[in-house]
Amino acid sequence: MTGEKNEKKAAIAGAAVRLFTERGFHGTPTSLIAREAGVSNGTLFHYFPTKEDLINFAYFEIKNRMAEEIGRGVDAERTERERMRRMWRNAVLWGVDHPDEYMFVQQFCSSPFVRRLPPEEFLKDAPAVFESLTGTLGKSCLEGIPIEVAFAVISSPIDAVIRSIINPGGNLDRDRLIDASFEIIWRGLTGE
Amino acid sequence: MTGEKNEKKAAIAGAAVRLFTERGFHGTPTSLIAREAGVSNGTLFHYFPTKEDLINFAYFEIKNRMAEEIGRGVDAERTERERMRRMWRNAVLWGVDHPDEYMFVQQFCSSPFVRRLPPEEFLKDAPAVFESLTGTLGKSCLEGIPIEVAFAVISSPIDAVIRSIINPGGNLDRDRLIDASFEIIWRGLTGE
Amino acid sequence: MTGEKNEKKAAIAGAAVRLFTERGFHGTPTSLIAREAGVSNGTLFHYFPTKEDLINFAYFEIKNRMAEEIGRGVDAERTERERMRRMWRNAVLWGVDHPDEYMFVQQFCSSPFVRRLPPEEFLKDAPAVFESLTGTLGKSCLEGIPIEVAFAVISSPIDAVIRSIINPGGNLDRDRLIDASFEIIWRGLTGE
Amino acid sequence: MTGEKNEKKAAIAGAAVRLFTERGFHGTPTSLIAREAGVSNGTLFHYFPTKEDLINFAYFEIKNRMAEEIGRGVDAERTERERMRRMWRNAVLWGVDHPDEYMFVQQFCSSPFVRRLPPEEFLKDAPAVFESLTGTLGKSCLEGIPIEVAFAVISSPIDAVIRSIINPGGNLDRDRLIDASFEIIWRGLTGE
DNA sequence: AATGAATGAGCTTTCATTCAT
DNA sequence: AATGAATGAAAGCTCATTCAT
Repeated sequence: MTGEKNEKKAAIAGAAVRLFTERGFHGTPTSLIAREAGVSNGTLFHYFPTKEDLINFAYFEIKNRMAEEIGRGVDAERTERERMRRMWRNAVLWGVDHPDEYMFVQQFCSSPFVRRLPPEEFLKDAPAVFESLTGTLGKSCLEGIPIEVAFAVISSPIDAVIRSIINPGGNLDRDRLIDASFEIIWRGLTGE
Repeated sequence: MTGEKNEKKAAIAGAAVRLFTERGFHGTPTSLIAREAGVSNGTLFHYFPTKEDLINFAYFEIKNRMAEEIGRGVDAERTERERMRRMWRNAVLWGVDHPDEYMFVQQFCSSPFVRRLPPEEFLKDAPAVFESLTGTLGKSCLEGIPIEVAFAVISSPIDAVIRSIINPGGNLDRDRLIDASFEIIWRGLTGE
Repeated sequence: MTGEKNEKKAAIAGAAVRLFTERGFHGTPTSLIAREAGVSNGTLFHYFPTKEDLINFAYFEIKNRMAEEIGRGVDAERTERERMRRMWRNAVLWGVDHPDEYMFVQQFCSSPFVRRLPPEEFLKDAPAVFESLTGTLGKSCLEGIPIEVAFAVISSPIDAVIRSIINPGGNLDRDRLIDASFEIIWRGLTGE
Repeated sequence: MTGEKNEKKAAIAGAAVRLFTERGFHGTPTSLIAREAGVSNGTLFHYFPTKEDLINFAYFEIKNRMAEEIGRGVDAERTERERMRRMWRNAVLWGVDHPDEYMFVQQFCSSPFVRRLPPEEFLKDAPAVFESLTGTLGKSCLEGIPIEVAFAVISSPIDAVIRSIINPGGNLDRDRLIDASFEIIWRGLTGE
C-alpha cells in the first residue's frame, strides 16, 4: 500500500518531465501537467508547492537516471583509459537515446531561472569515475587546475558529440565520432 | 543628422540584451525593457513587432560582435598552431569579458523557444579561421568527420573554460587554464 | 445545493448582455463585464474561454427567451389570422419591453464579427407558428418563394415597428401602429 | 488644380469604405486605412480628426450614392404605383449590387457606436419620392401614423429581400421576389 | 500640407496559486 | 488527500492620436 501513496506524485512528475522536454518550462502550464497526469490542479500543488519545485524535482530525476547509466560497467574495466572510454560512450549514448531529457537538462543548466542552484557539473554524480580520474588529470597539463574544472573541460566534447548526432543532418558515423572525440582528449591528456 | 536615427532602437536592443541575460527571456517583460530603454511600450513594438523578433535581433547582434572579436589578429599569426591558439584565447576572453552576452547566447541556443533557427555552431561566423583549420583537422583522427561537427567537438572546451571562470568559485589561474585546455586539444589533434 | 452552481456564470452572462447592449461588443471590455458581475477577471474566462464565446452565449440566451415569448398563446388562437396576429403582437411587444436585448440581437446579426454563424432568421425558432403559416403563404403571391425567405419578408415590418416605438420621438399610438402594420401584411397576403 | 486638393482625402475615404465594409469598424485600424490609401498615418488625421469622423463621412458618402440611385427614373413614372414600384426595385437592386456598402450601412445603423446620430430613416434622402407617397399612405390604414414611421414600416421588406438575395442560398428568382414583395405591400396599402 | 516616429492607455487572455468543500 | 472553482497580477500586443520636423 505504500507505493500507492506516491502514485499521483509519480504521475505528476512523469507528465512534467515529458511536457517540459517537449515544450520548455515556460511553455508548459501547471494545469496542463495536472491534466496529463490525470489529477486535479489542486493535487499538483499539494505535492509540489511551487512550479519551481516541480522543475527541480524533474531535473534531479533525470539527472539521477543519467548518472546511473553513465556509470554502468565502468568499474568492470581494467585500465584507466578503458574506464574513461566506457564512461564516454555511456554518456554519449544516453544523450542520443534520450534527446528530450538531455536537452531538458541543458535547458535547465543554462536557464537563469535556476541559476541559484549549486552548479551541477556534468558527471558529478558518478563519484567512482570521478575519483578514478584524479590521477590521470594530475599528471596531465591540467595539473593544478581544480578537479571539477578539469573535469568539465575534458568532458565537454561529449556535449558537442551528442548535439551533432541528435540534430538532423548528414549521416554521421556515430561510433567513429565517439571514438575519435575520445581519442583526442585521451591523447591530449596523456600523450599516448 | 547623426546616427541618432536608430538611437531608440539601439537603446531597446541594449536594454533587452542586459535584461534577458539577467532574467531570461520569459522573466523579462517587454514593458520592463521599454522602461529601461527610456522609451514607451508602444515604441518597442514599433521597432520590433514581436518579442521574438527582439530576441532574435539581440542574438544576432551579439553573435556578430563575438565572431568579430574572435577573429581579431588571427590572420597575423604565422603557424596553424598559433592561429588556433589566438582564436582560442580570443574566444575565452570574449566570454569572460562579456559574461552576460555569453550566457544569453547559450540560453538562446538551448531554448526550445528558438529551436527552429538554423543551428548556428560556435565560431561558424569566423570563416577565415574556420577554413584555415581544415587541413589540421583532416590530418587528425577526426579525418572524415564533417567539418562543422569536428569544429564543434574541438572547440567545446572553450565553453567549459568560460563557465568555470565566470562562475564564482576558487581563484583560478585563467591563463594557465586557457593554455592547458588549448594544449590538450592541440596535442590530441596533432600529437605534438 | 440549489442552482447556485452556475450563479456566477449567470451573473457574467447577465452583465454581458446589459453592457453589450449599452456599449456594443467592442465598447465593452471583459474586465468591465467581470467587475459588473462581481467576479474576478479570471473567472470570466473560466466560464467563457473567449470573449466571442461569451457573445455567442448571450446571443442564444436572448434568442431563446425571445422565441419562447413570441410563441406564447399562439396555439390557443382559432384562425390562421389570429395566430399570426398574436405572434405579431408578441414579437413587437417583446422588442418594446426588452429594447436592450432587441438591439443586441440586431447588432449581433449585422456584425461582420459573427457573419459566419448560420443565418438565424427572425422567428425561426418558433416552429409551430412557422409551420402554421405555410398554407397562408402558399396561397399568396409569395407562393413558390422559399418559406424562410417569405417569412423574413412578411415579418420585416415588425422590426420597423419596434424601432419606431423604441426610439425617442413623438407620441406614437402603439396599438394602432401594431395593428395597422399587421393589417397591411395580412391584406397584402390574402386580399381580405 | 482644385480637385487635387482633395485627392488624398478622397483616397482615404475610398479606402475607408472598402475596408470598413470588409472588416467592420473595429476590425479596421486607421493605420491600415492610411496605408491602403497611400498616405501617412498623420495625413489621415489631418483630414479626419477622429476615426469616428471618418466613419461618419464614409457613411454619408454611401448613403448619398444609394439615395441617388434609388430615386433614379422615379419621376418619369406616371402613376403612384409605378413610382413606388420603381423605387422598390431600385432599392433592392442597389443593395444587391453593392452588398458590402449595404451591410456597412446596416452595421452603422445598428451600432451603438453611432446611436447618437439623428436617426436616418431609409429613403429619407429621396424627398421627391418621399413626398409623392404621402397621399397614398394617408389613405391607407397607416393614416394618422407619422409619415417617417409609416415609411419605415412599408419599406422594411426591402431589407429582407436584399438580405435573402445577398446571402448564399438556394437559387432565388430575384425578379419574382422583388415583385411579390412589392405587391404585398401595395395591396396591403391600397386593396388593389 | 505631409510625414511617421512616438506615445501610453487599454485590451484579451494566461496561469501559478489559493481555498472552501 | 483530493478537488476544481476562483483569483488577480501580469503579459504581449494594438491602435487612435499627437507632434516635431
